[in-house]
Parts: sequence; structure tokens; C-alpha cells
Amino acid sequence: MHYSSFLNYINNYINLTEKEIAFLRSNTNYKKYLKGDYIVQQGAVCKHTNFIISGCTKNFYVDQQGQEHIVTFAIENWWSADLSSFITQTPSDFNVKCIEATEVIQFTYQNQDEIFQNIPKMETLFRKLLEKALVSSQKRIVNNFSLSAKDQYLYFKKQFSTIEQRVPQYMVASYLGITKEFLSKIKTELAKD
Amino acid sequence: MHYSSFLNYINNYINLTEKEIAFLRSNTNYKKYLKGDYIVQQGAVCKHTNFIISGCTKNFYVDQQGQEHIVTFAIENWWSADLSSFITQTPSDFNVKCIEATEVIQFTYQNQDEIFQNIPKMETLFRKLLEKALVSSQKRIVNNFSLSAKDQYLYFKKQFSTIEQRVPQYMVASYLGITKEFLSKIKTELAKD
DNA sequence: TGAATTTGTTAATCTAGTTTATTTTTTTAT
DNA sequence: ATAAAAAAATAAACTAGATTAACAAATTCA
Repeated sequence: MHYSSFLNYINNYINLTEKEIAFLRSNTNYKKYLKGDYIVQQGAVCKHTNFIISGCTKNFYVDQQGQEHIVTFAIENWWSADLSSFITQTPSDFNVKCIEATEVIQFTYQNQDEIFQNIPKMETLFRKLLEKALVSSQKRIVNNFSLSAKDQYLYFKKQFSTIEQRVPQYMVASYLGITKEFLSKIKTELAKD
Repeated sequence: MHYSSFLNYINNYINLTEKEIAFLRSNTNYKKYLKGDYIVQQGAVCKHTNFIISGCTKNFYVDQQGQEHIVTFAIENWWSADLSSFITQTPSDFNVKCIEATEVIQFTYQNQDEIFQNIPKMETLFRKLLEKALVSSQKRIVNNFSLSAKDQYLYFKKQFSTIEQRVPQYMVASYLGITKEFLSKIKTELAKD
């Protein structure tokens, strides 16, 4: 039952045979995290890529001044991991933490490798996911440079209205790279309309 | 002869048979651009992914105020395209322009598709490239938020010293998201040591 | 070779966003 | 229901980096 949303998701992109589905199941596992749990901690190796069945996570970096910078949020039907640590299997500079209780399907580096070798369609799916993720990451860089903080907030709200509603405001500020005080100011300004 | 550096590059990652090499050749083509030529123009579809044999390109966005924001540079042995437009085959928001005379091996969307279907190792190679590109894109976002302009410049210089030496300073400023005047200030400050 | 264009510098003034500190509101747990 | 904790709002002083404008150097190319 845990797998149904995962298989549904995959089914949107590619068609798998019964045998391939069985292979996928036997090379992944289900896990449940509580609110506040770390899936990856700065300094530890990111062991898994996680498909989120339910819940919400943040991927963030803590800088030398102890400030938290959120790189990505992830919710249902998204993927969550520290990619840098996962692909190199070396200690991570980032953290992945559950903002809500979160259920995931996870696979290890080795699992992934075997899945890609046995089901090439899955590698194609991942290649396409990565392309999209890179595009939106580059778009975010451009927005940082060309939009005011206010317009960046509006863009975020438009793109991720679900997340904006689920997540405390100070985390949105951290994602946008501004202070919570300034975001608060922006919001009161926007409300005057 | 044009292909030797391309094949060398690929050989660093995967081993291809003679037959596969022949297939790759017949599904790509060589092209030479002059300094100042556009490879992709804002509003046009990005037809090709380009492997750079020699030269240097910039991928940039022109915002509503007419300001140019450089997203990436690319030199020998790198890939250059507007990924967003290429993967969707829809008009681009970005430009790719040659900063120097530039020779490339290029393939179309269809070429790429056929290559991936006939040489799955090539898709694996691309998947891994994309992973690395995404990691460095995310790292750049974090740096934007957690480093001062000075430290961002130092990081860029360390990471891309070749590019820093080849490219006019105002383009480095554009890449860093600061004004050329401010970069000039940073450099004179750094020189006082 | 020298005029035109591109690139880089300096300095004064300005502003978007930060910092710090205090207060208010909302959420959580008992 | 209520105390404690977490999150949000407000406001004043402050700063990293932008803007403008004038000038200087370096390339380019006729």
C-alpha cells in the first residue's frame, strides 16, 4: 500500500512490467520520519535518495556564521536528498530535515545503480528529472539577480503556493535569501492593495 | 581530426566500440562560430547541444531593464546550450553567445535521442554530467546567499581561474551579480595585500 | 597610425535589505 | 484551559552594494 503513490508517479512517465515493478520494490524500502527528524546531517554521508509519499522536507546549508540557508523544499511526489553527497558518497555539507512527519520510499546508491542497469527507462526518467531540476535551479539564480526581493517572493508564491502555505514564514525568507523581518515588511506592503 | 578532442573527452568516462564511435560521428556535426556570433538567441528554439572543442561562450539572460545576467561560461571540453529551450524545444529566454571564435560538435534533440537509445552508456554519461551541473548550480545559490561579494569573487577565481583570465571583467561582474564598478573596487582592495 | 569603440577606474551619493531590540500573535503540549 | 515556546510584526539605526558621471587605458580596425 505504501508503494501505490510511488508507482502511480512513475506510471505518469514510463510504463513498467510486473517484473520490473517487483524488481523496483525489492530494491527500495519504505521509511517514516517524525517532524524534526534529520534525513541527512551535515558531515554524514547521504545514503539514500528519497521519494516523498507524504510530508515535507527542507534541504539547507548552515554557514560559518551559523545561519541557515534553505536550498530546496520537497513535498509529496518530489525527490529529496543531498545530491552532492549522494553521488560522491562523501560527507555532506547540507542537511535534510523533516518539517512535517514524512513518509518516503528510499534507495541507496547501489540500489539506484542496479535499477538503472536493469531498467534503463528508469535512468531516462532520472535524466529528465535532473534536466528539469537544473533548469529551475538556473532560473532561480537569474531571478536572484534580476528581481527585487518582492518579485522573488511573488514568483515563489506563484510557483509553490502549496509550500508557501505549509511552511513557516521564516523558512520562506531563508529560501529567498532575505531576513524574516524584511519578508514581513514585504507582506504588509503587498497587503495594502 | 575535429573529433579527436571530443572522443578523447568521452573516453575519459566510458569506452566506446568502433561501431559506436561511427554512430556518434554520423549523428553529430562540427561547426565553427566567429567571435560575437550567437549560438542561441532569446526567442528562438535552441536546436543543439554543443560540445566545445575550442573557444568560449556565455549563456545569459537579458532582463526587463535590458540588463545582461550571465548564468554560465563554457570553454574547451564543456557543454553549452540553453537547456531549458533544448529539452522542451520551445523558444528560449536565454542567449548563448561566443566570447571567442568557437568550434563545437553539436547534436540535435533527435540526434541525442537516438544516441541515448543506441548507446545507453552515453545516457549514463549525461545523467552524471547533469548531476554534477545541478550540484554546482545549487552550490552557487548557497554562495550567493552566504558569501560576501568579495568572497564570491575569490571563489569564482579559484574555481575558474582560466575563465577569469580570458573574459572581460564586466562579464565576471555580471556572472557574480554585482556591478562592474563594485568588482573594480573589490579588486583594488584585494590588491592592497 | 590614430580615431573609434570597448573596457576599467575613481569618487560621491543613494537605496534595498540587514541588524538589533522589543512587542504581539500563534502554536504546542500538558 | 493555560503556560511555555515558537513564529510574526514593528521600528530605528546601519551597511553592502548600486547608481551616476567623468575620466583613463586598452583594443580594434580602417
